[in-house]
Amino acid sequence: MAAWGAESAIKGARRRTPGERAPRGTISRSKIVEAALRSLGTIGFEQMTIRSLAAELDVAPMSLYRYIRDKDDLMDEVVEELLKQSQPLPAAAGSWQSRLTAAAEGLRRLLVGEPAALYVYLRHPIISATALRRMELMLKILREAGYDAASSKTAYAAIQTYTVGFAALQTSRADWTAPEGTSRAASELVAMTSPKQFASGLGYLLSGIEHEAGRTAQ
Amino acid sequence: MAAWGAESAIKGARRRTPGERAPRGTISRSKIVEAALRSLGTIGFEQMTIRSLAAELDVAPMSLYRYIRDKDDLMDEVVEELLKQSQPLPAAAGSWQSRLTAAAEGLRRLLVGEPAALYVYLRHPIISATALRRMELMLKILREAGYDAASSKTAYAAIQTYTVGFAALQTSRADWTAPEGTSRAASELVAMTSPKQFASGLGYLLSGIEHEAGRTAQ
DNA sequence: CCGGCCGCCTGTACTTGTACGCAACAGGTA
DNA sequence: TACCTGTTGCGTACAAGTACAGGCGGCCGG
Repeated sequence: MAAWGAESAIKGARRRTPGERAPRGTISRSKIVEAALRSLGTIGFEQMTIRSLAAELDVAPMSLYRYIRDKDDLMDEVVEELLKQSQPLPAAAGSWQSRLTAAAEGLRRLLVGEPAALYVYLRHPIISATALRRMELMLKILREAGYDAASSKTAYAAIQTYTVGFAALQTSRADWTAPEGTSRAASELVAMTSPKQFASGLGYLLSGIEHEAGRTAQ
Repeated sequence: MAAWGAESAIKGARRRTPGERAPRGTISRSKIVEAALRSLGTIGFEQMTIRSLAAELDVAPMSLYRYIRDKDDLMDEVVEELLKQSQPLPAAAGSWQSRLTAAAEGLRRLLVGEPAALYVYLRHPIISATALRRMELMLKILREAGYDAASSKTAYAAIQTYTVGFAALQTSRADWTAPEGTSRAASELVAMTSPKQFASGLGYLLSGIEHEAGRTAQ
């Protein structure tokens, strides 16, 4: 079964003989999303194609388009699912800095661990219920720390920007190796994508927010 | 002439009759790069394809591959050229914060103004001479501000991450419009990509660097 | 002047996303 | 039962990147 799935995913092999149609109801939007999530785990985002999904579902490639607008539309929903499955909102303990750090680190891990998520985050704003909830959580932390609404927004946006940016650069550097001619110093510097570096930059950001952002009466 | 180029670029029209070969030496790596730069100005990055470049140069698409490894290889060199042409290193005046801000803002403008540059920056580290020079400049500013080598590196990396991240998110949101169901507050917040927002976040970062980063004896 | 080698240009074809339009099938109606 | 229609699955085809193999032609040694 799993073997079948893997086999069919290898090269979009048609299990049904050409001309033979899949019965009605063979696929649905949710079945497609599930197949995509499964594929992310087996063959990965890069290898997952519309054709491989169709093969996995045992239908013709174009059949999927009855249920999804295009591949991006599908990925949106897939990533919303990943977001739901990831951290169920961290506990409300510790300083506001540590809570924001935990949230940002969680997002970074998701984006780096799943290229599909990064892909979607870089394509357009994520406004799914889960994403908005995460945003509200971070805004709440900021407001509880005493910042006014405008400053909280600005601070949140900065943290989000930094987090997504770091994930993007970390991912792009993950498999990259410097050409022979490159100086050690340059390639080291240019590839500073460790979690520690992430924490340092985020620390600067949070410190700046603490010193600069507007607080209400507090 | 320019009209010809534009015409041919429209839809990869072959000017030479099929079977007729372009004379040897018709193309070269630099001619391809020049054609690509021209195309960025006329039809833009999205519309620029290997086939449109080949048409513009009046050769078969595959002919380009004698001189470029693949399209990314070409884009690397094209973007290096854009980088050279952009800001000839800002003057060394003002506070270290304002100098770093100017440098970051310049990079943001380049990345947002030219999608090709963002594309390349998100693909792998940029280690061209020009890019390294810009990096050294920013490191020098930090060192002159009294930060030790390690802190300067970390601070530079954070600024660079924030800048590229902001450009990526700004670009992805530029043409995006919220679906009907979206709350005004959510879509506003999620789309905070103004230059002012960039400056605010960068301000936090610089402030945090000032307060947190290690200084030498100074 | 001739034959062979090699470098440069090109046709063909495969992969992937997806536009278009049609055909097969399930019900409902006559 | 025969037709009508909406739904749903699908064949075909095209654009873009690019692997591969081949052929045209210029140049060099003889």
